[in-house]
Amino acid sequence: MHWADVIADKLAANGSKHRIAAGITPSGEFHIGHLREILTGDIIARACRAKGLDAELVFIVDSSDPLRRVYKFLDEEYEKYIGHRLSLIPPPDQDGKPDYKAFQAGRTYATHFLEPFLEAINQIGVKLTIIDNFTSYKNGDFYPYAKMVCQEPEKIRDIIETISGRELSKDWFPWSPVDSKGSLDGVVVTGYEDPFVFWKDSHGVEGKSDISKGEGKLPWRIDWPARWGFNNISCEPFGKDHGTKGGSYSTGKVLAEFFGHEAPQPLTYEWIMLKGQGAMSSSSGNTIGPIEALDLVPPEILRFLIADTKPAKAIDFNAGMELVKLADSYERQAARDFGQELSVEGLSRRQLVSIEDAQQALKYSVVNEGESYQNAYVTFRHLSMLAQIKSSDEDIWSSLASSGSKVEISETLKDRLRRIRNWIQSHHFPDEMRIEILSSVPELVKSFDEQEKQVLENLIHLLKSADWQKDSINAAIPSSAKNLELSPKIAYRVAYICLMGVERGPRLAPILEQMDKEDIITQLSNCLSS
RNA sequence: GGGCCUGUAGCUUAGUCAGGUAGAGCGAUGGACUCUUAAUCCAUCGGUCGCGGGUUCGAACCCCGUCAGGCCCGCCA
Repeated sequence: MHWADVIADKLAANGSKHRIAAGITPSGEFHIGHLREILTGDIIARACRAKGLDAELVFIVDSSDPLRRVYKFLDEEYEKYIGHRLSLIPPPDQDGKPDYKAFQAGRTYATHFLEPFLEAINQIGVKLTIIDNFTSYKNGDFYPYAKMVCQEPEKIRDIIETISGRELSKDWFPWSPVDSKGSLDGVVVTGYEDPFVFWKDSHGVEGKSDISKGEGKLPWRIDWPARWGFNNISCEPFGKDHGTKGGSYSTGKVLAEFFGHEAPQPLTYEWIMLKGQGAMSSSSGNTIGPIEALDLVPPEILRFLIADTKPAKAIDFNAGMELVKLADSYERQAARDFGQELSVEGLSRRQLVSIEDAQQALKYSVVNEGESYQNAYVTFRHLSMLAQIKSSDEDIWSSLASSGSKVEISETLKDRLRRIRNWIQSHHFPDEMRIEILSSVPELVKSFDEQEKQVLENLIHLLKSADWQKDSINAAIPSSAKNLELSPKIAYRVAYICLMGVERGPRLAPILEQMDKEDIITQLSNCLSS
């Protein structure tokens, strides 16, 4: 069974109404790692709906989290905002300096990073309800829970220390008040009398914080289980950092009981690594943004990456060869005839399961829920080659049509070509996919035997006298071998090695037609005389 | 120190939760198409399922141990 259906079944056993949560702190540029959080939740929600459950995905934006440090992409000026909540500080401008003007116009640090991500999510077909955590604090949604923990701080401390195995400092208190300058850092709690937490800050100032009005926040390990309560969360996927034993889910589960509700159905997922460069991280700049990715890949393929990979499996991704593999694998799956495969007699249980899982993964990859997936009948690899050879889209369509394949020139396909053109122009496009005519003699030429040298000589001769247009070029290549009563195969091999350094390649004639005749003859001659 | 994940064909992997003859893609090799769209089609080759033990009529799968790689245990999806 597909992983999302397994979870959906578990949820179905507990009731028919479900809220699935995703939560992210908008502390910097979002990247496709964050997409796994959202898409995992979205796919579960879709699986639930497919089973007739009433399921909704909510995205809880951790806008009340403080700025932890001055990240690489921020100017030193942000130093003064460390410890301040992300909803209350200005967004960075292009140089990473605080943009006070935008801030006055209502744009915050949190919304600055959130908006483009929401745009990407929308393009990917994810429907969700946004819950701004900072607003929840201000509205007093957290108040009943904050009150409970503030009344019994020792009990809460004991739960966290016992389960996580780490010792909390003696100043620890289950509420972080805002200090006189707006920071949550370095404030010592001196007392509690509902609804006020009394404090003394690092500047020596004393004050009180109203926990019913969000004048501060709960520490993460308490915040999480508390929000499960008033947001009615019944399922939440999270990264492996939270899932580890003694981690925040472990303590959250016990604290949820303390609050009087059940912890949501968990699902721990692995991280997305940037191939060869470790985990993605906004602070190190080691990222591919969702918008950037969508410039290169159609949304259904991005969905497929998550839908087709079991959550426990780490994903090694990049926008080069990994993307080629991913897109081609999607195309191959979409071309399968599942009805026919399932009708085969005597399938083992395993074969059956794998066919069904592949089918489900495709179903969950469709951008608009409920629609059926489209088969483009042409691989990314192939299209990217055509895009390099032909400058006009029309030439590509007629070329595809003349090949007699089942290709339909659909909007999907046009859209795909547009993205592929972006991709070819980007630095992500892998060198090994680039079509390039050589101007130096490649190593492989040395492997030529007498026959091949003869063919090469003949080819040069024929090309010299040919009209420089694709039909005559196209005729010259096989003739160079046929004249010697050899297989045309040899001629193609020779031509590809001399001109591109590889044994096989795309149709040569249209490419050569656009090159200078003399250059080609020179290159071939150099190969012959080497 | 505690914990999690991963290890299956040259490469990428499915299958491990519910034990029942190990599947696929890429690559390779051979062939077809009166010869090439890195195309398509057909066929072939290729696996001591990291290693050792146990449970079982039967183990890639369950249990114990072990090795290797990655990761988590302040924050991070």
